[in-house]
Amino acid sequence: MDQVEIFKALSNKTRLQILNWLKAPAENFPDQPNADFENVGVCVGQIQVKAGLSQSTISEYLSILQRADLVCATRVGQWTYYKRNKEGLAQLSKIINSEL
Amino acid sequence: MDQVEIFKALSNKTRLQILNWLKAPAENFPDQPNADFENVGVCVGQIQVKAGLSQSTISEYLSILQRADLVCATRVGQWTYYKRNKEGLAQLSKIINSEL
DNA sequence: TTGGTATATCGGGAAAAGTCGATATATATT
DNA sequence: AATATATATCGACTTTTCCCGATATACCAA
Repeated sequence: MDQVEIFKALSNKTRLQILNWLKAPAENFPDQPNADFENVGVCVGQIQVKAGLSQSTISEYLSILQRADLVCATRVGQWTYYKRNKEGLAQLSKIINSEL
Repeated sequence: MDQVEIFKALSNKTRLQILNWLKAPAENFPDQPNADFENVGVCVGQIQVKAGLSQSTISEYLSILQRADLVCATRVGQWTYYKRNKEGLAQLSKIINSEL
């Protein structure tokens, strides 16, 4: 993964906030029905409402985070759930500590 | 310091490269005369030549990195020397590990 | 198969970033 | 004071990002 793309993905207040929310999904998304935060994460609609931006914007933002390996997606029926990508985040930490 | 500004500063191939070069100034800037890499760092001109972009662009890039607390500047005579800002980089590492 | 809901993609207008050459400023030398 | 060098700032143009509404696609239920 291109390092620049990772940092671009993080260069936006809302996207940073989403990643932060996904650290504690149960607290940040108490309204999600049938929540399976561990396995799949949080669905797009819940994130969209909390972020207060349009559906298309949040969908786009999530795919930017996904392309940067910062979150991963699971489709279940008509919902797409997103959660943190621990490997990608560990990789990022490694970059910071060893290359910068 | 605004987190978004830090990540924006890192969202550029040349700026990432500069930070990486400054990890090992003696190896990356062997031509700098009267080098005092430990105390002051590397001067703008050396970085500019190595990066291959215009003087104004590199000056601007260094100030973006400085505003993000990723490097610090020392003026000595007509030269400005830049080196890594260890505190800022440690702060960044902390953000990644605790908030994302 | 028709309709409803969730998400993704497309097209676009406004704002920001990338990058340059020209110019200004600060310092050093003569 | 005049000139030379290093760096910073300015103005402009191009490319990218932000964010939206509209539309398409995928899936579900009746």
